Amino acid sequence: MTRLDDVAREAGVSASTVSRALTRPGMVSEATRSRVLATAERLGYRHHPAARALATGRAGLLAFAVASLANPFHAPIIAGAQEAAEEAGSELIVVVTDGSAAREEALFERLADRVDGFAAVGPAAPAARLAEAARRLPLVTLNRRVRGVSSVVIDTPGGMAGLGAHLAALGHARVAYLGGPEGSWLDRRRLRELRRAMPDAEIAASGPYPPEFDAGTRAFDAVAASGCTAVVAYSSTVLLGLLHRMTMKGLRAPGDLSLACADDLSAAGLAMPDVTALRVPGAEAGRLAVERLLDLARSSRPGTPAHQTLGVTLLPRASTAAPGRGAGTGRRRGDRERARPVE
Amino acid sequence: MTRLDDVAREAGVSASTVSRALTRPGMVSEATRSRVLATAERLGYRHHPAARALATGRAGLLAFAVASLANPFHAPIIAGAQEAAEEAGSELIVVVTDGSAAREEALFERLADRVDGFAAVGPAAPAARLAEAARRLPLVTLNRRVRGVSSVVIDTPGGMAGLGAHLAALGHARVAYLGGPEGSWLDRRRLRELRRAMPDAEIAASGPYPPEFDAGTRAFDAVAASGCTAVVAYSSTVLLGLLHRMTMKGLRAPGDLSLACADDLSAAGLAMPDVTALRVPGAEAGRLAVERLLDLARSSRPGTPAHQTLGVTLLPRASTAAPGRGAGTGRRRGDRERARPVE
DNA sequence: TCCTATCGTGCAAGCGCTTGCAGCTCACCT
DNA sequence: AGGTGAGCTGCAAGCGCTTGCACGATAGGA
Repeated sequence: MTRLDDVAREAGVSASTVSRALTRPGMVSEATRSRVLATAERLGYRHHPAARALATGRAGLLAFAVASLANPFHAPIIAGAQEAAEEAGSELIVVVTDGSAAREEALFERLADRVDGFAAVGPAAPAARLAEAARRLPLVTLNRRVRGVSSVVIDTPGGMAGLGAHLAALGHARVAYLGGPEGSWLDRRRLRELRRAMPDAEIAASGPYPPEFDAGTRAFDAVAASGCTAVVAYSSTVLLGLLHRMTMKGLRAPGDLSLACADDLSAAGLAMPDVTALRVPGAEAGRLAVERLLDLARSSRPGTPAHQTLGVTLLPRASTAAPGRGAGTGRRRGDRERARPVE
Repeated sequence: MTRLDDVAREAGVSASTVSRALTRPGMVSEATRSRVLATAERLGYRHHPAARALATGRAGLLAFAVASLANPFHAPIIAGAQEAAEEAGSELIVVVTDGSAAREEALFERLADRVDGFAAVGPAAPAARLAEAARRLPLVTLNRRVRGVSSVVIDTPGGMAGLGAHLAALGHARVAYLGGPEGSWLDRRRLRELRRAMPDAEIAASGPYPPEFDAGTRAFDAVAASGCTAVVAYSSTVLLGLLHRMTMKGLRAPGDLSLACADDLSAAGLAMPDVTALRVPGAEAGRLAVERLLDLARSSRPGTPAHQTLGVTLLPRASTAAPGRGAGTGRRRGDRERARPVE
């Protein structure tokens, strides 16, 4: 492996100059800089991360915690985070918490003095612990806001306003909400906002449902018994399961039941049936989280935590329509696009 | 942060002794060792990874490449890998290749002198490049075997023997195979083995299908047109989509079509309908890959590459039965469990 | 023309840990 | 009793990079 010295010797300068040419462009003359860069390039020089980490105190690593990798919702978030990290010359260590606060804290503990920052999607730990952790290490929470901790939140609760209005306008008065993991900061807010958006409707919340297909099939019975005319699910995977069970029973969307969900995975390359959903900027959220983390790491001074909120947009599709009254009667009122049964 | 010196001073020994007490238990006397350990514990000493990496030349990091995080098939594999890495005191850097050989090589290049080893699930790069990479850095391929590179393979092709026999015994003579990504080492072999296991049946292969729900819905038409009585999909996500579309059309499994897939995700905590599948030991594969990687890293000598194959077992479930002749006729021959239509 | 900023570069001291080597202390053997 | 080896421990030299400081050169002002 070529080292700094090799480049220095070859370019006829000292190692310090090479180091500066590579990282502090303004500190060396243009002439030497270009010569050094060319030499480095020619010799295929790559800095030794450990040596740099030892000298600077920065590891060039970031930790990124998610509850599960089996949930495709996280895929674009991680992809965005990874891209941002790569651009900044850092690597991402993705860790899985299984949604357990204990495991989350254990992982933080384990990684705290090995990485330059820690990001967590929907962390389960109590707010006080998170705030404490943030004092020790750059910390960013995604989809959860905690006093004293920088955060990036995809505003699906805010999206409930539009979605609720949409359903209300269609005439739905009884809506089922299929909720996410217990104690989810975001999920509580989604439900609250949905209720606020549909003050005249009855919202029957059930859950918690894990973000799995089968949870949706199980949810069907509760939904069917509730007499609701529309369903809002926090996860499209759950909704897919529900849709499947419905279809099994000979019911269709939107004829028999209107369907909507709070995350649109088609943006993640995961096409799914034509379901009304919220467009969630997952990749952007991941990217912003990493950028914030790097900001925090750069200015070792804690500073005031920044909270960012990413808006979502409603994607009205074929799975929602005015409440119907029986199987297979999806077609009504001439709106062909909207009334086409969902597959 | 407490350093080695702090512990040394506190314990009344030199830093070298502390270092040895911590990593080379046999080299210090029992008395000093326990004293040092207790002191380290009391002061909350944790070694500085960068310093250790610089001194030893080992980074304590492993790279793990997968094509996509949106594919839940990878979740247990990564989980197993992570667990093994954690036990060994290493961290895992999970990277996403999007199935592109170019990105794969770029990532390898980028990480090669930053990690102690590189594992790749179903790598897309040509065999020669992989062999070359293996000469440079400990490398393990999963679900692909390459001459000169250690590998761990989940033997789904082998599982096709049992699955084929199962279908043949039920009387299926026309079977559709829904194949995976183009150029997949494993997928080619699965198809070959399925054909070998059902020499008297006609196997209609189609694809490539990405591992997504919607790919399954698209696949339905091809399957329906083919006149097959059974479907074998490489991915359960694809099969889920197919099942959904079938149901939409009023068809049921196994009455109208028997269904089976090559990966069983219920082991990954992802319950899905009662589909005949192969139990795939994903977590074990991930774990073994990491252990092999660490072996290779320890014995800097390349040694002979080791190839491990993990067997799969057939999980016959309700989605396969003797070929039927019409919708809703799933119930036959008194086998209630087997004949229950799949939901 | 001499003095003083300014700019560019090199020197050398680390960053915290590991490890070859040397030295010391005993126990054991002859 | 002296010699010898084994068993522990400490010394010090790095691992490859960054960076404060000093120094020399150059340009500008007086």
